[in-house]
Amino acid sequence: MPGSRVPWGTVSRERVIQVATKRVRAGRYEELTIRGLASELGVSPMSLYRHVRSKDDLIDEVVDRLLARCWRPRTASDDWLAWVAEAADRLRRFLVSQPAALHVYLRHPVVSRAAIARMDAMMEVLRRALPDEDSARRAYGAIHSYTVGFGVLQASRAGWAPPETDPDGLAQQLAAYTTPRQFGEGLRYLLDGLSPQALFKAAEARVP
Amino acid sequence: MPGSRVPWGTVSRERVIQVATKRVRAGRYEELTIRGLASELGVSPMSLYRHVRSKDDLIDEVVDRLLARCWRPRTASDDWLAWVAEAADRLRRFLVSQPAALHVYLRHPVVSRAAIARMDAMMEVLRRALPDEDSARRAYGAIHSYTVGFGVLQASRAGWAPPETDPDGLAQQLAAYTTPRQFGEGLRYLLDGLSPQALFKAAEARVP
DNA sequence: GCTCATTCGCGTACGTGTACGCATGTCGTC
DNA sequence: GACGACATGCGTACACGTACGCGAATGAGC
Repeated sequence: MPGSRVPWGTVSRERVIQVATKRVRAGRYEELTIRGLASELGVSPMSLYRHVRSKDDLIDEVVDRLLARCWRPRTASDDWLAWVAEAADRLRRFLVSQPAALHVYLRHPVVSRAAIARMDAMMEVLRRALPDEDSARRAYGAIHSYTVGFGVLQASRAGWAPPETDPDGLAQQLAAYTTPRQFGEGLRYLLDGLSPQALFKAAEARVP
Repeated sequence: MPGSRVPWGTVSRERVIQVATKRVRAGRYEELTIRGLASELGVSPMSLYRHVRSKDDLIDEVVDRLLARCWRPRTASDDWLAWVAEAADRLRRFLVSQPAALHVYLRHPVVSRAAIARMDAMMEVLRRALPDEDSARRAYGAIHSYTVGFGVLQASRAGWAPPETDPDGLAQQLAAYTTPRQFGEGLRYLLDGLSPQALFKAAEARVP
């Protein structure tokens, strides 16, 4: 019976992404495997490749869907400092809680739908707060770098056991600067650095 | 002839690290392979594991050696702002130019000899500039996060071809905030945010 | 020199992502 | 229907990192 082939159309890009997303949301990213997905879908491993360019391509898609659900701040956007702080913190939490997201952000610039929507929204806010387009872009770049950088460091520290010998409690020392509180304080330094320009814009608005 | 075994002591941790380091310095990190190293050393792949815990362990060691050669600023450390800026930029360049380094910094906190030496040196400078130990640690954390984050983004953008369709020249937009110039400007925002505390310390020094 | 514990090189084997190509299913055109 | 173009499922095969355990070389204590 060589004809033990599954009916036509059993698998589709959408099905693959759904199953993968379910696993990642359940925190099973580390054990996400092409062979595993295939067996859950009841097809042969190589069949997935008709619908997904590669495992990384698949993960990109999964992460886009997860990001779409969680990036948007609840804070009103007329308080730009608060809005930006919340948006940054949401991305940080996302990176720390989802290893898959980390993987994606580290492999290439993220230009998925949700990531672009998020960038557009933040640029919008920054444009209203800062004197010109160029300042807004610089600010965005700085904030984004800091956020991703912090997320990476915090995530790499989580689930990491310090080497057997820990002279000077070095692990504690490192731990001390990758707490969420630390994130907020560092971000404040950044935003403080940006604020003078925002004040300038506010002043300019009064004297047109 | 089952006795086609290589003489005793042909391979050592040092040899393995040397060969691997040579390859990485030659920009051949992507094709760095246990089997490849073994064949260059003339031994069987599994022999390496007597001297190296894992491939990642090996890469940690290689990256430590490369970092040791390049982290130290040339600027005199009595101009703390300039010293810190150069130190940060050196780490950024290292991360961008050496994918292996990126790999290590993303996998776990880096506590190798060179990394600790670098941290100690920077903490020294920050302690002299800022009012107390706590401020220094916060500053270090913020600077480090920003630097690693920027390095990650810049590296991921390098060697990346934007998707076939590039609406609104989005690639350019992204490119605009991952230039070395941008790094410096963002860092300045951060240091500006820190400076008030430094000024406070300077004032305090005059009125003991 | 003998014995025994330790170190070292290696053969085998497993699970991973995925390139390649065959065979089968589906659909558009006559 | 018949036939050709294409889409899809899958079997085979490769290179990768590395767990496990065997046998040989080395060194320590007598």
